[in-house]
Amino acid sequence: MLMLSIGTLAKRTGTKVQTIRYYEQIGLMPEPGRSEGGQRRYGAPELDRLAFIRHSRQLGFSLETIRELLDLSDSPERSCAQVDAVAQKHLHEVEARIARLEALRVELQRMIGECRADRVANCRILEVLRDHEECLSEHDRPGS
Amino acid sequence: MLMLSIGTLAKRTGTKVQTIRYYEQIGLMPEPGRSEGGQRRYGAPELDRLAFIRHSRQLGFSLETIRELLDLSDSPERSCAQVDAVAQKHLHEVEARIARLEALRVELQRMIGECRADRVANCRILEVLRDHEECLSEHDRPGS
DNA sequence: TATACGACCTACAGCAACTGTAGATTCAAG
DNA sequence: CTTGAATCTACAGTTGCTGTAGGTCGTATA
Repeated sequence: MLMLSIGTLAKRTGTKVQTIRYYEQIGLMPEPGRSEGGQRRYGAPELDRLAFIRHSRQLGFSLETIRELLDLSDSPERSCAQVDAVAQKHLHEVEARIARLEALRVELQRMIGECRADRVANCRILEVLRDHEECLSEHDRPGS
Repeated sequence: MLMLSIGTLAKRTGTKVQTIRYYEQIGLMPEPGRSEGGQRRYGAPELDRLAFIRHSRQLGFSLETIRELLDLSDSPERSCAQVDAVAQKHLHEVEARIARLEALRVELQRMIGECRADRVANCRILEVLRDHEECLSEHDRPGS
């Protein structure tokens, strides 16, 4: 049966070694078996689990949400409505983030487009930044 | 002349009190004068500076970038090309973020749209998360 | 078989940009 | 003068890692 060192597991999943240890520390990955000398040794289930985690991260799910998803996938008899709800919620968050960033983009473009000055003293960009009233839209924090 | 307590300044700028102290700690806001009893007292220049900072934050600039911008705005004779470049760079970053999130949104929608199962055991969403090959697009980390 | 060197180990600090807490002091209104 | 809200300092916690220091292990080669 296959037994991987942490470095090999890292390479296979595109993860950093420290990140794997971090996932173990927060209980997202199980404590693996060890070699004689005390080094971590992983099998296929751990490989799958880590792949799941990494892929979910790439899709923007938080570690907490991934924990939920992993729990859900451990009870195959359950309705998948909950999984659906989690994914839907995340989609809505992504859409909200896009909307905020779009508003931001528009504001930045306007600000930049207006500046025809050459000296800092007359720079429209700095004026806009100084004075919120110059903004057409109310923007809240981008929140990433 | 106007003299504001930290709480009043906070209210005027939509900032939390602790955030103002934090900005002082990292040198983004100057050390203000103090009352007899040692409480911070702010005048108009500090109000302006904080408003600039907050507004820039709302537009998504990092504190480091805001520091730059504040330095630039202190030398009014200088060319505003640098200010322009900073803003342009930020705009490009925002655009890149939007693009990444858009790709994410598409992938999430596809994943959700495909799931017609009722049991977790057959849930397409979980299958997609398990297997990267199911993804149409290569996505890198959303990076917010 | 000895040894070198990369991979691994633990433990902890640091990043961004705040936010929250505890316990003590000060300010302002009544 | 009292009371209660606001302020003070100092520090811990958030998210999701990443990097470092100082030591140990594993294995390929001579």
